[in-house]
Amino acid sequence: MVVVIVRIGELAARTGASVRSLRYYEEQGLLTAERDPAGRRRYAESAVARVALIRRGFSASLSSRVIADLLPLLEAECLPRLRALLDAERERLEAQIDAMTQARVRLDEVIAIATDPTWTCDT
Amino acid sequence: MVVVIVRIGELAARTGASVRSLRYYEEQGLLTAERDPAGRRRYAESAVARVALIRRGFSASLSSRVIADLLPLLEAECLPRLRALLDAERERLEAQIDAMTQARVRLDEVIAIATDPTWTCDT
DNA sequence: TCGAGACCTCACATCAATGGCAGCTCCTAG
DNA sequence: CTAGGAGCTGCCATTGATGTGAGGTCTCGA
Repeated sequence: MVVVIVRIGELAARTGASVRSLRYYEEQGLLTAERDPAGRRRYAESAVARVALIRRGFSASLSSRVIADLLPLLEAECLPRLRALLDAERERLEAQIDAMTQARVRLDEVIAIATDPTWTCDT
Repeated sequence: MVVVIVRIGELAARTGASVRSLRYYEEQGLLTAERDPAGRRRYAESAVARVALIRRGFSASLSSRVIADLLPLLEAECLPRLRALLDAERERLEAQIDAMTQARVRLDEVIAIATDPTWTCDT
């Protein structure tokens, strides 16, 4: 039996996540909680580390869906699939960065057009 | 009086924008159309270039709001404010690219954690 | 015993461009 | 004359993490 101590407000305070977010993480299957007789969530101490991991995932631009896929692999220490998943995400992120870099190029083109002294509205 | 010829379907075909998008551009104040007696949009030839410009803006990650601010300045050839606006947008884009690049760094950290052979679930 | 505060669920709002559908009018070719 | 196609408006959906608020329950301290 896991030692169940932490209530949601305290978990929020200790992790920096909002209470709303913690409930959302649970809804998305990222975080589980037991309930006390009044129906309130009680978290194990380990939830603090888990939330930290979840937030680290979010700050790495992972979606809740991907994090949900990730966590079981992490717990099973299934390195090959973990690598595959993370590499795919890294590729997605790279593609997004490339897209934005391309957008920047196009923005520079717009700047060039707009600030070209020979430009007229009909161009 | 501007020569009014083009109908929305033709404008869509000639610009690559969907009919839906053209109506949206109008709704956002990016594009104007006269109406024939039956209420259908009739565009001037110059609309083709304008839509191209609008789409160029979108592909440069500008929002419809920014493009709406941009176009009058472009027509007024008000270079200083144009520059200010575009520079601000470029800065915003840079910030986003930086954020995503930072996310990539954090993703690499997650990869490092996840694939560290000494890692355990409690970490 | 009462009030405050922490918690619960449910549900809607956000941002933005676009897709898609329903129900309608209108024009034109056969 | 009629069918079909093009246009019209208006509305809902999408994506996703989070904010926010209503309305209710529970618990503890004064």
